[in-house]
Amino acid sequence: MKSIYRLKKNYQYNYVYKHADSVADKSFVMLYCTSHVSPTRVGFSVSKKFGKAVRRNRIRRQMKAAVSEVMPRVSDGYNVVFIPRKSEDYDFDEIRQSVSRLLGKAGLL
RNA sequence: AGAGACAGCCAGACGGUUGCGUGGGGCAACUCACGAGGAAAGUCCGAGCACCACAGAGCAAGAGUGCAGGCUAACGGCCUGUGAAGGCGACUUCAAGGAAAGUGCAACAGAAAUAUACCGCAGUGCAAACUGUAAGGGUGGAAAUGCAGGGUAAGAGCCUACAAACGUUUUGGUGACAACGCGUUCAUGUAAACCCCACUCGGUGCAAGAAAUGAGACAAAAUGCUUGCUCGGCAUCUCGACAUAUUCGCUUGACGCUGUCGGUAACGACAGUGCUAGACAGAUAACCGUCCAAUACAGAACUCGGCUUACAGACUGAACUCUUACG
RNA sequence: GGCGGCGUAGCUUAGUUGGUUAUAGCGGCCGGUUCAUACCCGGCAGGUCGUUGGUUCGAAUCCGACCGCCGCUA
Repeated sequence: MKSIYRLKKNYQYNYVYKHADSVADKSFVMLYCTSHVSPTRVGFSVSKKFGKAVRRNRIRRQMKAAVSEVMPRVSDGYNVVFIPRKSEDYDFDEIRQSVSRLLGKAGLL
């Protein structure tokens, strides 16, 4: 995933948290809002309750891989944040399905 | 054969497709190289580096260390020894200075807790009691060193042998200390209670700090320089808040590997050889195949040396100890 | 990344210059009072003092190592 498609700054995350609509299923919460910058940017937030650094990194990397697969089909002009909500291990297929379902539900595909 | 003890190493490998970070090449498309750990962790110590003056002087306060010798840039680390404790043994463990410098504390029990005589024992006495004593009883973590013999009215290091503790001559050892001899029995424990002695320690930390851009406010005297006081010194236009998140610091270092030599060892010297992450919302992933007994603990954030803690499984070495069997 | 603090009964806590059996309130249970309920009165239970080693005759308390939680620092 190229760096222009990523959310970078703390204030960007805070903006999304304040102004976003949300959709969710039992695996993820997805926050999204419109942006004046043209390409859609995506961020990930994995809190400490999911475990130690190795486990959190693994969840984040799997999410990034799943999102970058669908990225070419996503429409421009949004900021998006994904937050996991399950405490058990994730299966990659499950993440992939979840991600496209949530993006579809929000109308970004 | 079984059960142990010691030292050390590894931490999945190879291949394919699609992706990520850094660097090089290229106008570009693209391509090449490299890309987490033994603990990267906890942040318990020691340093480098940066700023405060070049890190200073004195007094106080505070903190740490505590057998000896050595190693190291340094250390609270490591090595080799000493002593003590544990183990049949190989071997392991230990915050291991000072209690005759002083102060404090020692509940309950017990006659008595730093001091003593309750029951006893012996003598005197009709008795009450007085005197001597510390064997025996009982309390306690701790009660005038233990035990045997002599001795005695009964007893007692009062005397003797063996042991214990302390002091000390000589000898050995760089030293901690050890051995032998002599003397003494000097009334407990606690210093991870205060304290004493010896030694060490200036503070803050890469969000250190340096450079750059944009837009401001205030205004001439004290302020700042990160434990207190005194002294000394330095900076002077100053200030705090805001935005940018750009560049440097940022990875070649008390570095790794191999060999030879010195040393019991930690380690050192010399020679050769190698370059091995450097991000800034933060790079290792996704999907497969083969091998395998199996993949544990776990993810760099300025850098090193240690310590501590977590950890599946596999392997190696010297042939070290004990038990059993056979020869 | 750096620094500091706190863990005691179901909840909130006292005890933290070592000493006998660890304190109180709320809550819980039992009994009394009332025709009945509440208030009220009396009693009872409930604790590996976060875990684990050490110092000491003796540790919630002193020391070390871990675990968890909270806060400060841009």
